[in-house]
Amino acid sequence: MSETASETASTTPITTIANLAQHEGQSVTLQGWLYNLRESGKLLFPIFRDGSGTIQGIVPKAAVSAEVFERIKTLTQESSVIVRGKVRADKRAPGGFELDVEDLQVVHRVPEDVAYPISLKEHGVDFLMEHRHLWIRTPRQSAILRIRAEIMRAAQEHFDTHGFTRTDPPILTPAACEGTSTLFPVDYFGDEAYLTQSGQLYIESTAMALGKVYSFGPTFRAEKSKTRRHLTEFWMIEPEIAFADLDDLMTLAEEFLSHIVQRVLVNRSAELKVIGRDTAKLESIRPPFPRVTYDEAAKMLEEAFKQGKIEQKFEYGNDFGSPDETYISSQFDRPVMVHRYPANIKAFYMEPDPANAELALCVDVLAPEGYGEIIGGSQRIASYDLLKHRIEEHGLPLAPFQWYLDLRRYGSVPHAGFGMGIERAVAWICGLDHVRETIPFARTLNRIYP
RNA sequence: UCCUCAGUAGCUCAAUGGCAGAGCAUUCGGCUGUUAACCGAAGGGUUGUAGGUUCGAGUCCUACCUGAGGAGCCA
Repeated sequence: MSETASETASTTPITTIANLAQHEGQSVTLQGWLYNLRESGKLLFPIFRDGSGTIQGIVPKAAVSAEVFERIKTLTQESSVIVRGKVRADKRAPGGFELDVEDLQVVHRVPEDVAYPISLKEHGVDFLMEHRHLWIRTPRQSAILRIRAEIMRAAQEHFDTHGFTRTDPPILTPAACEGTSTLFPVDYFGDEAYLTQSGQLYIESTAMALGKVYSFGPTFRAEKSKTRRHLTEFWMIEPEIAFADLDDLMTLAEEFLSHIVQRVLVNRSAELKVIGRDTAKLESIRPPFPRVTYDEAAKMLEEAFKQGKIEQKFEYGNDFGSPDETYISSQFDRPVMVHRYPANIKAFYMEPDPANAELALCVDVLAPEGYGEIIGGSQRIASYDLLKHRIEEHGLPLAPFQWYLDLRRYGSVPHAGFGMGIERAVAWICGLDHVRETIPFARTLNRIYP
């Protein structure tokens, strides 16, 4: 390379908007898109985004060639560009820096007749979901997706550093895991198969092989739920531990959730700021979490109803409804662990409480601020005879569960595990009012496009 | 499955049963510090669909379609 050519290259390193602070006073090259363009006479203010952030450029007419000025002046929203400019600290800039534009190449110019549909003004939910593939370009949606990634990373990190081995169960399964949820059927070479609704039964077997395991992947529920808390396809992370009881599980859950929240606070503070999250409410998420029994929670609800704080009377023995969960969680500043529900409203595989066989050794973790259940878990039945009895009691066929029963036939041990729905955790940590914004492409009852 | 609400310009929304409008977006013009910039102008409509009531329906009635969020169920 000749000296003059290399000089140009070395003085304009390609960098990202997030790293501009390291290049103050320097000319740099950015690769990105035009987020917005304002102009004031012979001054242009193009705002660029590159996935790492946004920065406002400034282009006085006298500073660049007439050709470049015209090129920028006629730029359209979301056109892709390569821009060279000098980084300058400026108190007026939201990010602290501005870019004195020196040159700009258009990679692809969005034509006027197909103008970018998502303007910077307000839009409705339906329109935005119809354009989800473009909506994710906005600062707010990008920030949420980065926090989601951090939550997933921190969740795996917690298990990886505590002796767990990731073992992912199959997504195609021959039969219902729990016999409760509605499953998506799939044609499996002429046989009927289903998309998994939980990998739990499978990781109980990998836990018997590897001791402490977790799975992390998508799960599917064909229920016709139309609420802000439901997706038909969602991601779940599930630990399962051999030689563990319900107390071990609750300790794991509070340490796990606290680790995730603290990681997000440290590593994604900029994104939390972008979405306007009140971080004070996250700072307090540290062990120990309050633990209340189902009975205690039921008494809280009874009292709340008497005082007119909830509309619906709670019937002892039923599962908590959404308003009940909201009320219970509103009484605490961190997630609350409700344990020992009546066995007959819970899944067939849950171990009965030795102190009261009517109760199951299970726990639901209810997130604060009305976000409801984000974790559900239990100690699993260790006895072969009891498990077989429960399968029959629930009217389930024995044949598909032979392998599951084998785990109690060959060296059965007390074991426990839980599942956390990633999207609900993201919605809570981000303070969102709907889970559809927590995943790149939400699958809901009425939407499978884009 | 049930309950409630909504559907008018590309988008967000107005319009007492009486001429279908505004802001944004797009195009054109103006402005040297704008922060969803601002100012001026232009183009842009089978008011979700099908019926009905009425002199007259975006508006009232019936059915349907689509979407939303709540119940149930769940993470």
